[in-house]
Amino acid sequence: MADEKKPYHHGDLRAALIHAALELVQENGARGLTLREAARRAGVSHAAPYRHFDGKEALIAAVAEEGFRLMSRSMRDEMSIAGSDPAARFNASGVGYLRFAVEHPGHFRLMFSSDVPMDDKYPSLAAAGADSFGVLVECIVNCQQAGVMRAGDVMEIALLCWSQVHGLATLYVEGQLPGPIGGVAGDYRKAMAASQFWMAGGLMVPPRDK
Amino acid sequence: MADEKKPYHHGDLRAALIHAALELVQENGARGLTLREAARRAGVSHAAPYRHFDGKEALIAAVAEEGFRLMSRSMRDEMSIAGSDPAARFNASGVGYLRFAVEHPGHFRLMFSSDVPMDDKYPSLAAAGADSFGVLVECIVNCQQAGVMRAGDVMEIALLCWSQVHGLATLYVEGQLPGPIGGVAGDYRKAMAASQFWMAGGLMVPPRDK
DNA sequence: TCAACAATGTTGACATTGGAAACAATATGG
DNA sequence: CCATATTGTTTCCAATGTCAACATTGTTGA
Repeated sequence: MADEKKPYHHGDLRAALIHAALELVQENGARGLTLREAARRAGVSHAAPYRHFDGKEALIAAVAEEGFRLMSRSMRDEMSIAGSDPAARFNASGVGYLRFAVEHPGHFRLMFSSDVPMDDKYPSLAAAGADSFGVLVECIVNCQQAGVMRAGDVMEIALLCWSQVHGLATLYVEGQLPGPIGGVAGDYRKAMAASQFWMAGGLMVPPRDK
Repeated sequence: MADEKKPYHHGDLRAALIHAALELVQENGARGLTLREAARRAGVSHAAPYRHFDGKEALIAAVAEEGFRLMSRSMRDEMSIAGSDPAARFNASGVGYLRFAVEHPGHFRLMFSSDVPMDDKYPSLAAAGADSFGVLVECIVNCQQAGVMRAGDVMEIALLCWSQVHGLATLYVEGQLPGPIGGVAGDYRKAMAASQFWMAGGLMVPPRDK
């Protein structure tokens, strides 16, 4: 029963549009995101968004950028909790990634939905993405310097780790946890631990030294 | 200088539409795929596609399904070349995955663009996807039975391997080979070898037994 | 053979969308 | 208190997905 008046000016339309965009993505996937529907939900006319975003692409870019910032924060938060041990922090960055995906599925789905423009047209988006990737790189470098991770090209290792965790996160968000995975994946911390255990130990059985 | 007549019936419009769809995806990404433009390129009117597909979603599903079949074939081809050694075949499946991505970037991009409907509405698409995944699962089971891969939940291992290779493949297709990765990634067989080496050996340095 | 009939294409319409232009209401600073 | 920039609104347009009605062609059985 608050004010039912509609002031001509919205107040914070930009944030409202991002919020609406996220709702739409969660409801109907990336395809469900529509400028006009977002405007409708924000209670403004269909052309109002153009005062805050250059177009649909720009709105998507803004949402994705916010997503990357949240993700970086989530990763760093878990790392803080983990303390100062490099290996523990490395693991925690993965946990943060998964936690972000679970807690912000709308962001996550949009961020990696081929609609997000990774042009040079959105440098702040690119920067936010690079920062997220940088958190992982930082963890890896620290592990290598501490001697707990084998040497090797940092970018290559980072890519493989990212893929690893991203695969898990996608499973969570899409909710397709096939059979046996569902069990361990019920708790993403456990899943991350299993994944890390696997990464740590290696997949193949070492050839038996005669 | 062949026949320039336009027979009322196209001959194989279905295939022509899929071909056009792939062109559009390669040119302008998944967003560039338009039913009307595909029809235009196939030389038919804008509503003709509806005689072969229930709608845009169905066309996308058909392209994706074809993609999964090609991917499965590519994986199995490499496995055949690799011979009968389980570990070699496991590695070859990854090479086949990468080769498919490199040789069919349009298919690859569409297959994993959030536009492909993974509903129950397209059972043959789901089956094709499951078959691709099954090739990997088969490789893993064989490795485990041969004792060259550690025991563990097959689906979980398969997911992690898939993520691994998929991350590499995405890099190839998107062409964003950042810095040092570009070197090794120029040849996807080498990249795959590096990845497998990493998977085999494990990432972390084992704790030194005092 | 040839007249139904099924397959395949075409035309024309409609609602929705992204976008641009012109106009209206509000805030804000001199 | 008024000039001006912000922010929204209305109105328009082209492109798209989709549907219904109609046209053309291939096929098939009496």
